[in-house]
Amino acid sequence: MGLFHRCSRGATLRRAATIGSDIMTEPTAASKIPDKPTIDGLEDRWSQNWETDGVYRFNRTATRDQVYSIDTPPPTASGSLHVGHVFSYTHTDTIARFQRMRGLEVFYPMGWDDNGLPTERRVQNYFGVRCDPSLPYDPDFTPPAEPGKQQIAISRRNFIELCEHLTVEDEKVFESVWRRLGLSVDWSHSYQTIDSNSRATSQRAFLRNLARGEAYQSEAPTLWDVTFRTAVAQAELEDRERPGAYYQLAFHRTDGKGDVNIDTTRPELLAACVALVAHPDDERYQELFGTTVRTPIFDVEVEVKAHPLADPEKGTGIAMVCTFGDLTDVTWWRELQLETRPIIGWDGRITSDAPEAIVSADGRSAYARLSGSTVFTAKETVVEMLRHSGELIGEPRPINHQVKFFEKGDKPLEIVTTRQWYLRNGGRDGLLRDVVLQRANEITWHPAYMKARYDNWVEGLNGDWLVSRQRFFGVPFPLWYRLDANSEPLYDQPLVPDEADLPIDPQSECPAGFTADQRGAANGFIGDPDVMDTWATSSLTPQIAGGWERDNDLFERVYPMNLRPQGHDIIRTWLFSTVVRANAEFDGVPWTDTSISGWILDPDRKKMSKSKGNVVTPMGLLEEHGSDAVRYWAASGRPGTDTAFDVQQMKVGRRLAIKILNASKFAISLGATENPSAITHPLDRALLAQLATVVERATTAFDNYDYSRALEVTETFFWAFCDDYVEMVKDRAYGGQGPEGAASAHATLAATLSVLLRLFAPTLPFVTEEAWSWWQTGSIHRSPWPDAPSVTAIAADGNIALNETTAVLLSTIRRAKSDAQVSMRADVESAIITAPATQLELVRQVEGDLRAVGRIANVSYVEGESVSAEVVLGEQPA
RNA sequence: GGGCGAUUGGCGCAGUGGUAGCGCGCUCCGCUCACACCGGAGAGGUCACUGGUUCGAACCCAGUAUCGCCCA
Repeated sequence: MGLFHRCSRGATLRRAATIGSDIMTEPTAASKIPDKPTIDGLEDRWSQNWETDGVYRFNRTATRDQVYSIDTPPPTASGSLHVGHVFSYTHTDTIARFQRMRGLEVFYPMGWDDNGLPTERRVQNYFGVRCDPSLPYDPDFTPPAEPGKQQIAISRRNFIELCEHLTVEDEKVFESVWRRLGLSVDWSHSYQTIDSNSRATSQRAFLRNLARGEAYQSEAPTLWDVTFRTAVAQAELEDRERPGAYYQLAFHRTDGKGDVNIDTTRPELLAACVALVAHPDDERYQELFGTTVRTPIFDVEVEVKAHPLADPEKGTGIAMVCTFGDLTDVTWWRELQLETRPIIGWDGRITSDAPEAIVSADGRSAYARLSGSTVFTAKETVVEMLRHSGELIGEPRPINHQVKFFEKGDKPLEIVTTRQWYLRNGGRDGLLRDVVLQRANEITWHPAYMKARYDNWVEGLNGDWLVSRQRFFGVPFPLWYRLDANSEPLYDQPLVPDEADLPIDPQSECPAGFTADQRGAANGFIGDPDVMDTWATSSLTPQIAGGWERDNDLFERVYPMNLRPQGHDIIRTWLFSTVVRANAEFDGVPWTDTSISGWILDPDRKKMSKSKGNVVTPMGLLEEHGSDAVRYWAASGRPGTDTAFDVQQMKVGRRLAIKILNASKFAISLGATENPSAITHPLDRALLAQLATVVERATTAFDNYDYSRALEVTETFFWAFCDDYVEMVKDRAYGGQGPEGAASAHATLAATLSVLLRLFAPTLPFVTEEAWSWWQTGSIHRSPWPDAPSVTAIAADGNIALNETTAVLLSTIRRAKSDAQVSMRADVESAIITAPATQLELVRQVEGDLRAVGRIANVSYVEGESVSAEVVLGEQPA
């Protein structure tokens, strides 16, 4: 069934309506509605139609003030979509659909985050390969059909090709899930965080940072993951509790006055010891400050220093400083200007060369025993040597302590001194920090309290943003370094490409003025070997999707964007870094609003996780319950609130979706006809008056990004409409009370159904589109959002209180029948209705509807304080 | 240790000063000509705890407990 058919039939229908003919005599309209409406199959049919008709295509002639732009989170392509994605992306889609219906041109792109470690890992596992950058490119390489036990070593370029190949496949699967879910994305605006535009954008932004002095390199102690062999940024850290032990070591005073005992959890770093340190106010060590001691085993002379970070309560109150055991060591090293004696290499093993400070033969042979071993083995060896020499005091005392890990790693981080690139983010500069804090106030947060996470994070920054990573699959730094006559790189004079040439790969391309054969040669050049932190690229998603410096015409229509939807777990990373980059480049915020969604919890109130065996695949869920049903569940979760995974809610959503189809069918079959001037009956006007308040509340809710409230108020009204109004109006709509009453009913049914379908449309796009197509033209998703004042206008003098009153009377009549255990169709002999005078007058006017729905023979009225009824049932057939 | 959030009938939730609500589930009833993936009726809660403010507190304030998340 194509669009043109729908259009032409719809047009016929509407023409028929305006000349006032009875819709029931219009055979074409009736034939469009299935006898048994079903929600099954709607997803495929409508998502195809939407694509064909371009319903969600961004109209780029719209100017910025006519646009609503969304900085969609690009899901990690190498993972799998899970229920949490369905949940939060539905939230955003309801907002997108609402804004579109309000008449804004919605810019709603989709990206795939296929840049970085997760993709590397997936490719390794999927193909059974590993990257060895020293290998040459093999153009004929094809991965084995099944990954073998031994990983095959391949070149970096081969590895990257596999990454690109696999992510494209993954992304197709993702897109089909999103289409099935009904996201109103414009698929012609999609991007990958590793595609050439993203790489160019990322490199361009970096070069601009560099030119402005916001990017700088530094040779400094860096948190280092020995498994991945890469530097790690503050935002990627997490503390984990690990068992450890305090070892007490004897240092020997050089003044011959005995030993100084210190406690340490890392005896394996003894060879890297550069000082002892105690608190300046610590009475016990006053006389030691400024003196020297000799280290056990290695026999190196180190000074005893005072520093306030030494904790008198911890162990003996005096600690050894090593380069480097933890971040406190780094602080002491820097502030006390200590020597550097690193002993841990990039692979996490003890380096082969002993620090020069170790000069004694015993010391050097002790070091030789450690050389090449892991920190774990080195610890055992050192402890054994200490025992042997009698310099271990007492026994180790086991403890549990917090150890820093890379969030994706499984070995404790070490600290290694390396040359790295940093971006200024306020971590070292109070002025910039204040600016970045202020930016958060220029963004409206939904919910508002989520801003506290941002503030806390920024206030707790302890350094600039480390952006270089020693990995393979990522955006390379667009830099080369000149080599001097000895082939040593001159890092302080990086060679940069022309922006017009971006993206570039410094490993395969040459800087201007050089030739390929000068790579690595004396007086030649080398490319920067590192790639950027994935957040360095992700922090530019508004620029990437919006076409910054690629399509400036587009960029001016969509930037700064309206909305950044995202999870609360990545406020410190994605949200923060995006603000930092926009502040640097544009001196402004990247969006006006941000909506923070919650987690999906499993029934045990724990975060949903695969390891718990409760994985539910999104596609399976959508197929089982129907997309609208799943969306209903998602939209029931309040903004920012963690929500339980609840199949029950999906079943409720499914029933609602089916009910909407049935109610629409019935309303149309009753003769729903758009004809506002025919609405004269008090019951109809009262219904519409109430509907106007529903429109008002739903609109306000959506304006405040509260999709769940909007759904709730709509749904509540819808059930009352079905159960009370439609039941009461049946007789009149069938013509039981004359043509004028029927026309009023028909017009009211049409007006109400039209509004209700549109109110539901953002949440339940499939059923509403289906029902809409039965009697309207065009897509409901491009039809105007209902307007409360115009509903109020057709409600005229409608009295909302009448709805309350009739609801009470209906309930009373039904209760009488229910108590008597008879059918709702049972006859009522008489009903005596009591109500205040003002209501009584209204009730009299709807008596016809009441008698019909209740099958009441005689109605009489009594004036009273509150609304009630005395019901006498008629004779029941045996 | 700091921050944020939550605590309301069996379950999931709404309710920011005026006599406790919704949905699911449960019980009973009704095959009513849109829908049995339906309709009707009903049972079920001292709103985590302790103080305080107030004529009046689920709601405001202080504190406690438990749970969750984030950060040290």
